[in-house]
Amino acid sequence: MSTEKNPTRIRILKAAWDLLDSNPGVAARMSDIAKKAGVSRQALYLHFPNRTELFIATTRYQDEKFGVDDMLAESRSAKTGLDRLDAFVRAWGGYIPKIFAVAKTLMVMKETDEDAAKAWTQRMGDMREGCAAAIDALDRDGTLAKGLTPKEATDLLWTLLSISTWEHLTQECGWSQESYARHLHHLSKQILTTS
Amino acid sequence: MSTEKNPTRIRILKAAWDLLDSNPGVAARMSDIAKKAGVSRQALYLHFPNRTELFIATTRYQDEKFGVDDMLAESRSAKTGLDRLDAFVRAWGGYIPKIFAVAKTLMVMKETDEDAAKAWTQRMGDMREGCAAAIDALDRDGTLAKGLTPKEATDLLWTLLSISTWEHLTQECGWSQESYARHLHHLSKQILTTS
DNA sequence: ATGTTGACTTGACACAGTGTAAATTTACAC
DNA sequence: GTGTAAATTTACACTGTGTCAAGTCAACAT
Repeated sequence: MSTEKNPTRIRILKAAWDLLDSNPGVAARMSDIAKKAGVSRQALYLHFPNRTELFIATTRYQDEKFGVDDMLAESRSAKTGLDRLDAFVRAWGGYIPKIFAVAKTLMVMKETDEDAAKAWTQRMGDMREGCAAAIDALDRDGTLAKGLTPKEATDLLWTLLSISTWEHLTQECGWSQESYARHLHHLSKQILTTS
Repeated sequence: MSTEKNPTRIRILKAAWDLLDSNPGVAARMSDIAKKAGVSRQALYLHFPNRTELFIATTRYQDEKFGVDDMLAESRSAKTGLDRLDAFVRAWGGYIPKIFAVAKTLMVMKETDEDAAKAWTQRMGDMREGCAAAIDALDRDGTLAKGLTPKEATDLLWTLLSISTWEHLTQECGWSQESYARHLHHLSKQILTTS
């Protein structure tokens, strides 16, 4: 599960991470990454089969470094559906800015690359499970908004918490992360719960 | 303003439109478009300076064919803020599916292409004005939701009506257009108005 | 000391796809 | 017929990915 301690491989991953972070969405070239990692371009192909897989590995490396699993585990421990929704929105909403640049790269690549699409779909599928679990908890408590089926509510939450939505609000509209978090907290309650 | 009646140019635009529609987001190659238009690849460069400009011209061609302006004019004639919001949400929400494939192409290209980014920003800026106008009308009526400044409300409406949101709900979640329209109508009222 | 192994480098090349350029053809107007 | 505009053909430069073969170099075992 955890990344082996292969120093060169990790230098490459860090270089990719850095480059993507400094220029979100504009997929860096293999030669750029190689230069940044202080290694020949060809060395990249000793560690990763191709460019796409390198970027996919970079997202996995991030998840590992940041400890997504632990982060999301917290929201699972919440008692009531309402608490669980709050915790999940806070956790995921706070995670997006950390991974945005690299995730965005994959998001753009998925349109033209089969493997990138698969990795992306899987990643978003995982996130969706968190949404579904929160909605189920609300449903069990009887605090799910009246006009919505659980599936619809999950879809709405999933959309609300999508990386695109975060990007739109913070990058296009200029909202601060704090402002984004506050509004999403309020919106998710308003839209998805009865209270 | 209107496209000159240059038959070859129009054949090319139609070919691009067709190809993009049949494979959204995956930008067709110049040679594909040329073949579809029944013209040599080089002929494309007689009519458009480059690939990006060809796609930009295609979106303009669509707007012209569909008559966006007329469509949006309708929502401007609404009396109350509430009517105006409804009309705008219905009009734009119904327009997205028509232009989705081509718009998506530009949306993907904007990440790596300066000109595409400019065209996209302008297009979204126009749409934002419609949002702002509806919110202003609500504000004047005193029916704007209490916790929101007009700027925040405009940002939220803009995000709610974004092409990404439409894509997420209809393409990823599998919602029908009708379902999308119904929910967005409801959501926009719930989030942005007092009633 | 010698040989082996693994990781990395160097340099070359095939392949796609965009964009440019020049020479040539086609068709139509007068 | 001549001129002109639009399109074609052919060729090429350029960028970036991915492959390949040969060579270097250090660590390590014997």
